[in-house]
Amino acid sequence: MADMEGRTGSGAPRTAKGLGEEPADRRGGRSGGAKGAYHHGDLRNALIEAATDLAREGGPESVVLRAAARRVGVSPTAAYRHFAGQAELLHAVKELGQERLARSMEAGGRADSGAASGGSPEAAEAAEARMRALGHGYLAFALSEPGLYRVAFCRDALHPHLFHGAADPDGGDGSWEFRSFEILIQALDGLVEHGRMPVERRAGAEITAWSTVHGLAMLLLDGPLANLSPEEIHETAERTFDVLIAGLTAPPAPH
Amino acid sequence: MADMEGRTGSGAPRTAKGLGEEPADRRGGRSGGAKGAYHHGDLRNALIEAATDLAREGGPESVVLRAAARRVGVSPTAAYRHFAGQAELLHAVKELGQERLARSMEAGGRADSGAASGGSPEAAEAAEARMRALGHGYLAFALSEPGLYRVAFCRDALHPHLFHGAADPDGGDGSWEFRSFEILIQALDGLVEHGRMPVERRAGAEITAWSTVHGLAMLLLDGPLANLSPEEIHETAERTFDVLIAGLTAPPAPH
DNA sequence: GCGCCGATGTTTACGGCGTCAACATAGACT
DNA sequence: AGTCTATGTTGACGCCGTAAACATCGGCGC
Repeated sequence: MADMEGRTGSGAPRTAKGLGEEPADRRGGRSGGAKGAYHHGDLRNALIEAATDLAREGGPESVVLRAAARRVGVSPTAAYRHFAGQAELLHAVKELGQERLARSMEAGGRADSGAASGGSPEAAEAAEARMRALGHGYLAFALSEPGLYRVAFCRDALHPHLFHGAADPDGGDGSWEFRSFEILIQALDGLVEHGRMPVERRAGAEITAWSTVHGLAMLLLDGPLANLSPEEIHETAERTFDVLIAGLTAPPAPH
Repeated sequence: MADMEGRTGSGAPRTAKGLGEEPADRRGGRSGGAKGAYHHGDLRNALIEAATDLAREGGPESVVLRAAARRVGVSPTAAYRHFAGQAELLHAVKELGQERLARSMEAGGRADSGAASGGSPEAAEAAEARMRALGHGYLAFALSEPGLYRVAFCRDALHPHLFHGAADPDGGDGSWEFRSFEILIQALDGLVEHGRMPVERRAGAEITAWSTVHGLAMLLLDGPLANLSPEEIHETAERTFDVLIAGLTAPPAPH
């Protein structure tokens, strides 16, 4: 008499239909719409989707294995056939969140970046505009999907370090997981390439830029800057980007 | 037969002695070292202390009410006489962490800031040095007490917004909780006052500065920049501060 | 065509967590 | 002294993550 959750007594597993996604046709079997599906068809993705919704609603601490299973209509332990444990499920949501973030950046940063290759003033201007657009895309995601964003950056028991040596941008060997970081790197390279930013400031600049916008997002979500009006937020972001870009493009330190 | 934790069967509550802190002499009664203390003497502080240790060891998700009670040697529900629930206990630890952070900043930032009031170059230099020192004090705390730092900035169910309108620095009415923020504000005012930073850049500057250093700390702890060597960390911090200060002190935007 | 096998799900169970209600005790106050 | 109230304990409930044992179904070899 433990548990007593919303299970129907019938042992027959119920497929959660109507999710509106391609069932991926699991290794060749049964593509059609035969309703009384055998086991489930494609748990794992269903669990990830449910867990993602949970994350959206309440952040990392809400992505609960049992709740996800409940939503899919499956027993709690069924998840263990597809994930080693709750941490792995959370990690899957995290990766999904990272991808959404990168997409939001690119969506916000699709400002006409294709242009002259030289150091023409227009190209320099465009490179700077792209930086700003990336920042706005980043913030837009963090603010519109706070739960997912928090999951995307929550502590991860699995891979404690998310990419190997992010400090040295010698060459992207594709080993790190954050596409958003690569996008940022390219934008910074663009700033240098088009003469908008001195090379002396390039080293470590991705860290500075990311720190700034990530910190701003965090302060806006959880921190002291919660409950700002949208206008205040926009103005704050704009001013922060002003300072960041002014710092990045300032002449080399006269030290 | 539930629970079955490490309790001794004896109903007598055991005082957790030897904590090495003044017992505050709870409202006049029994100051001495009478060993067989009646109720406890000063739970609440004992619980906060235990919870703080938990936080140090494992961050916000480790500050668990039952574990804190167990460490103090008291039944789990005893905590409810002093806290409305786990959230309130966590909040207490959070405030404690904020205070430690502020102290670390001041310790790091005790660079000879008392000096000429005018716009003398030395004063300007000192103001900038103080900014850097504050940043290093901040990072030093975050890196030396990662668990406490994370608690200090974790989401808080109690006061979702930690101070009222941090956006407008019209006048510190003492209503917000972050002493660290006030410290930063004063340092920025110092930069302006001594002519190191144009007034046009002052508005919102505290947000930019805090975002930068907070984001950096987060990326160093949980994020992509974990597992950097101390030298790399120092160099990264230095370069980040370079850019931040260059941005803050840059001439007004020629927009 | 049939029976076994492995992949996938279910049941049951355990300990830990937060929290509530009921009970106990010991200082404080009259 | 006798009572009142603050403080702490016991017990219980439902949630959580997870493990072991059991059930079921589809595919593959015969």
